[in-house]
Amino acid sequence: MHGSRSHLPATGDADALLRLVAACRAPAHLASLRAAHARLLLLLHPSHPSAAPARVKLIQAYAACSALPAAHAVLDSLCSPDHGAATTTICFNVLIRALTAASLHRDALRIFASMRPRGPACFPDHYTYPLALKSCAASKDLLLGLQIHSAVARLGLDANRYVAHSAISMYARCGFPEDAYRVFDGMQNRDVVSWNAMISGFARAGLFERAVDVFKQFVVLPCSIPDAGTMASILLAMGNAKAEDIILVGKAFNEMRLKELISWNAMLAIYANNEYHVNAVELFLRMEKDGVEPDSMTLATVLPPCGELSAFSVGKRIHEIIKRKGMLPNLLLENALTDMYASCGCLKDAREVFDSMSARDVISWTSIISAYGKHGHGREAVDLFEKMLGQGLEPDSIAFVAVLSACSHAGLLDVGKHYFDSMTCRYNITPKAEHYTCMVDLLGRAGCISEAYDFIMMMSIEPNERVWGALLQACRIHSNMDIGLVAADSLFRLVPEQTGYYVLLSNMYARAGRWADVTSVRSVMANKGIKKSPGASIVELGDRVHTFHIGDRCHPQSEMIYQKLDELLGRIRGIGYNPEVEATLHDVEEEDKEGHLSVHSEKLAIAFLLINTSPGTPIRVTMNLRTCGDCHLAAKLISTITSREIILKDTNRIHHIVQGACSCGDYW
DNA sequence: ATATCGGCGG
Repeated sequence: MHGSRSHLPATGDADALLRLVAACRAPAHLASLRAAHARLLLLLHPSHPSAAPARVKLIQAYAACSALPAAHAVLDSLCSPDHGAATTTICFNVLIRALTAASLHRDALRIFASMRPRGPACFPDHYTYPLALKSCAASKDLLLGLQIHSAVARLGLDANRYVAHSAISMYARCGFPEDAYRVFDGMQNRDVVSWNAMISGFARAGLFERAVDVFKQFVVLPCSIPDAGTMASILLAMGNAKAEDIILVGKAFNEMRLKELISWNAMLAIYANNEYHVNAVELFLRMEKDGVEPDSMTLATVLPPCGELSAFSVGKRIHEIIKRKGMLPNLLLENALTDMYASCGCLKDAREVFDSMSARDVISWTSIISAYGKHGHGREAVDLFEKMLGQGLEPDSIAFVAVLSACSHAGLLDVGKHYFDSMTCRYNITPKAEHYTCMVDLLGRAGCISEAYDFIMMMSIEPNERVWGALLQACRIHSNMDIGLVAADSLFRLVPEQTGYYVLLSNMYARAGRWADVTSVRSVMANKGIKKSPGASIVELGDRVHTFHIGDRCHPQSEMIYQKLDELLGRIRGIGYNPEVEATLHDVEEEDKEGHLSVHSEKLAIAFLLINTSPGTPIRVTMNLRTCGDCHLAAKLISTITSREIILKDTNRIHHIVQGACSCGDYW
């Protein structure tokens, strides 16, 4: 496509000119389009049978070239009586469609309103109303939406399913889901789009359970065929879903004969948003096997689960796919890659992605800051935060969480205090529970327990369990019984069923040698029927994820793993390993403390990877609890005797261990 | 010659 007139077809060939018009899809084609337009005017008399379709094509083409005024001008030229009213309406529809597609909803509604004065012959029709209602929905204009919907009813067009579907969406998006449901309920025969509209309507109005109910009603219908729209609609309602619902949606997805990319992406997102990380990664592998071409949404969705699982090799392969497909630069993907690498403990790769970016937003900076923070490199995190400020970017609430937690991981007490003050005073950000948790953790672990307690007392919001949990943790480290008991009381009041805190408390007693109290906490747990959440470690080997539990003997290689572990523990005893009996984070039986420590899931996972990977390969382990002191020490010594990097990610941070030294500097 | 529902980060 070129702008020069010499490339235009010879005069007289209207069809070729129309094909040329239809091929103009970008601003660069505008000159060609104008030239073709001029020729067509000369060639086609308004009464010519091709004149009307030509107008429609011209409006579409101008809109596609982002020349909306020109598109509008074509419409304005339609004043001659040679044009039928039908043509005029179609041209209006096409222009309005172009405006809604460009999210110019106010303009769309203005053009819509200007139809009537055109004369009694030019009515909006069943094509126009859905577009108008969509614009009402997008601009949350319930009043206009109601007017339009009642006009539609007066005209008897409300039986049209397109109209009904856009009305459902309009009412729901304007915050009136029950009115949306009335439209849905009154429909004579519903199709899949009707159901999708109602599902997403309830979801968008925040009525997640209603949305899931409608989904369930739909899939049990004898001849219902859910489609990509169904999957995309239900996704929003599955933020914090019940296991049975996730299984149900997964079943519907599996039964879909034709799986469009959006369906795959939605299913991935449902798994990812519900911490079904393994399912998400496995689904992605299935996509690869089935030859489904991923798009940037697919990859941006599956990268966080890769990070969560420390599935470095899959994550790295996704990075290769992104590069091969020429998807970069793309902020969403680059930010996701930074996070994924950081979460896998590959700070260097995370930094490389970050450095290679051609544009960075606050989220990019937050990602790299929290990457350094989680690895215990507080100074670097703080430097990056300052650099971000230097670039004129305004930190938001989450950016402050990143820098404050970096300070707390590294024990940068004064810097953390400074940022907390600057957040509230300079940036007028109201601290949330996360910020308070960082500060209590920072103060508490630095030994300022009573200051941390005072901090909680001065909070402007009700302290939640994480805030008290941070204080209890600090009290355990510094053996502060008095405040520790206050924290424990508050915790048991807030979340009596949360097991981790009982363990923390019993640990605190254990550290102080108060074994009677340890026993009484345990009996409270036993009386309440509380079961500790089992410690589990996961590792990636090839494309498979392996899970280990404490004392696990289910793994096919179990025999070898225990042999290896025995050998390792024997060797590190010789260089200073002495099981930390007091730090019995996950054990149950007191009499067998050392035995239990030696089979903590992270140790099994490390032994498993040592057996199955070649010398020099880094060992990556992700666990669902905080790593205990004993395992931390063992991992450091094992890294020494085997000359392996060990990257241990727990729920709180990342321990990057090289030759016996951990990035956390043993402050954790 | 034209339309309805639908995915979103740190």
